[in-house]
Amino acid sequence: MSYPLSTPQALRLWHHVGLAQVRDAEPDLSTRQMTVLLSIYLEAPPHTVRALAAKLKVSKPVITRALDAMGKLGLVTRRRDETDLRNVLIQRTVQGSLYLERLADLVSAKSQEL
Amino acid sequence: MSYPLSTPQALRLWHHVGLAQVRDAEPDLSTRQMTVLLSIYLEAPPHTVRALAAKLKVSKPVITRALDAMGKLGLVTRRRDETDLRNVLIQRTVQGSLYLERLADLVSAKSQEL
DNA sequence: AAAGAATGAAACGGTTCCGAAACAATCTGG
DNA sequence: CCAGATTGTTTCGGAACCGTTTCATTCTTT
Repeated sequence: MSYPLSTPQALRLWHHVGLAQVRDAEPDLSTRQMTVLLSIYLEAPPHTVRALAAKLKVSKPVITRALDAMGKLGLVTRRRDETDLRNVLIQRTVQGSLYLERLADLVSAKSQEL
Repeated sequence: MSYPLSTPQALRLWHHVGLAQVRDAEPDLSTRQMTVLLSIYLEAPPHTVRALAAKLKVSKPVITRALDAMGKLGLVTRRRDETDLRNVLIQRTVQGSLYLERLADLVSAKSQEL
């Protein structure tokens, strides 16, 4: 359970997390990439390019390129859908899970220091 | 007052805020730019390029370019330091305040829906 | 079987960002 | 006053991202 954050607290939280990411020169994902990654890990599979594009209200190439970039970082993988070979199913990886776990720990920890 | 966020809550919060930003095609600031902006608005002036670069552990050109981009959006302005003309003092703007206020409201609102 | 729809990827040109180095302007200490 | 230090900016080549259009593959419908 958690009470809502006040607006100053919200900004401080964003600031602290941003500072940690910038200073550590993390493999910095753009807002779009991060949102794609979180969609994949937080919502129930299967995940396709088309469905993600619709959910984020962006074009399909945006998703394809985000998957390219994150695939190169080992955060997601792609596999063809056996039942419909047009589809590509996006899958999670151990590395992606660890990446988001670290982000979550960072946010959670900073939220305590407010 | 607020209790700390659990790690799943933290990820959901990040996800919701990211989704809102991506879908509305906001003038999307990079993580670095956002962190610079928050530093300017959350910490006590005066703010200089050098001090910001040191705080974020990035090079000075990174700060200069972030200020260029955000200046173009009207989120910050620059003024020369009268007492030492080498320095540039970064100043807040009404528009920048409103921008961060909207972000804070978004985060705060989403934090309630967990 | 053939035409059309659907899916994801690739191509293209333009913009933005990056790190490193070089630069102009200003201050400081001898 | 002048050599050196300091501050912020600019430049350079390279990389990443964007929006749009086009393409290859696969499915569906007739």
